[in-house]
Amino acid sequence: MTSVLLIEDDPLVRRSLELALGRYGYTMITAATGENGLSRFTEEAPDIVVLDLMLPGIDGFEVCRRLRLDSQAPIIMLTARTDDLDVVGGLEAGADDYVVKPVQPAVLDARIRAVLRRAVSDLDGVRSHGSLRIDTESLTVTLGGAPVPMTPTELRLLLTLSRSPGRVFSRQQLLEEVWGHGYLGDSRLVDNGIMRLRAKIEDDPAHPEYVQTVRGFGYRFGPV
Amino acid sequence: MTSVLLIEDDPLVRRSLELALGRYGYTMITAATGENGLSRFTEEAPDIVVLDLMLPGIDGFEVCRRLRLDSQAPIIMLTARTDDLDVVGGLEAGADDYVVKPVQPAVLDARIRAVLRRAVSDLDGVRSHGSLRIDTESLTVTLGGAPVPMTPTELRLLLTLSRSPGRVFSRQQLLEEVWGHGYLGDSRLVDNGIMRLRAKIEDDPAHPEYVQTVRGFGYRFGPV
DNA sequence: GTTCTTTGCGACAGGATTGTGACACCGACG
DNA sequence: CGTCGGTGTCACAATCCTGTCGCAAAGAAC
Repeated sequence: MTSVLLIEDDPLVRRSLELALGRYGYTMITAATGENGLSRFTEEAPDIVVLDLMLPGIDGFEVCRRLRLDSQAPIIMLTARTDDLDVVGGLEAGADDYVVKPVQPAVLDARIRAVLRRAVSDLDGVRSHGSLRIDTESLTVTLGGAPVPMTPTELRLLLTLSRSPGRVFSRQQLLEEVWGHGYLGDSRLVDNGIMRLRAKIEDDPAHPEYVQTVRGFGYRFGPV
Repeated sequence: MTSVLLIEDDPLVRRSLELALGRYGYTMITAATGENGLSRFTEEAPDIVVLDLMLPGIDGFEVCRRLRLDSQAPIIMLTARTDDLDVVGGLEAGADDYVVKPVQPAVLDARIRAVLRRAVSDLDGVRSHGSLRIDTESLTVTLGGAPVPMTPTELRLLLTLSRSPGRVFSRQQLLEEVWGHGYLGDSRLVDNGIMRLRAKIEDDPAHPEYVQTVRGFGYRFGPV
């Protein structure tokens, strides 16, 4: 049984989502404020959090950030506007997905399943993105079923990037995490590593599908 | 119905995991101290033990060791940090898996299933991979029907690797699990052990079928 | 369009990692 | 006491990887 913590201040929305998701078989825990949500979270250890952006007191972004401080639990943001900034901010704050209000329960259910599936497949040590499959236990990478031989650095790079799909890593961060030592000058080293990685997993390295360049900042794994 | 003995001193964590795992359909037995845990274990004979590392009185390692004295029940360690030392120590003490706190119930559920699955597959005592056959009860190895004489170290190495086919073991892990003592310098020892093992079970040691090298990381048993 | 910055990519030499043989040590056993 | 199988250590070569340089290409700024 999957438990969902719903943090939403509007009593009407809260109640209706509680009932609807309950009908989908989720165990519902609700909170009307960010503070209450955070404390319910530590008490109940839910499997997933559905979080409204607009909250009295500490807002959704902040709640998201605090949850992320000591938990990897999946978070789905509820946002009222179609404002892209909210979405970006939400994902930046550590949300795994977002849904625009008003939301149909069936949509939310689908998103919850999708996010949980992703989280669980991470547990089994397998990360799938398109036709790329990364097994973190056997340290094997397959592309459309065909195994891709990887060198240690390429593999560490891919593992690091794919651990947080969508997140932008600066060259400095990648140097720290993949190469380990505090390199000073040569961030071209990272570019080179990325290139070698792309050569192996990208069909068309000029238009990479998995490892994106974020000019001026660094690199990012996965779509948008 | 699967019964889980949860040994955890923090009342909040204990209670929340008890509720959450209960929702997953496990019968929960809880204990707040190592002593209590040990006695509950003999009383209730749970299918699996989830054990916090930090306990007042006798700590998790010690509890683990005592459980192992007269039981093969799977043990999952809860450890607060990503501290590798804890992990190694835990596995050394006989734990089957470890999970880092704070833990999502879904994660713990997945681990419990995985460990139980493994435990069941260990029961039959025979592991077959291609023409290689490992009998974990009589401790005999046959290759295409012909018995292969193994030295103790080679056998421990093969048993350790084949217990988790596909998983990559670092040299350090193999030193801990196979050689047991905390060797400092020579990881070439592992390479040598692998070589000797390969010489016995591989047709063409230059292109091994069973024991693969994962450059930069370690070794792995079984097909890619 | 021009210029400047940033990134992609090939090449290469030095270096790290691993496979393998040789050898000494050690305990078991006769 | 001598032998012998098993094991830990060392040395060395082969192989594969990696860091760096240089230049081309692409993108951003103006």
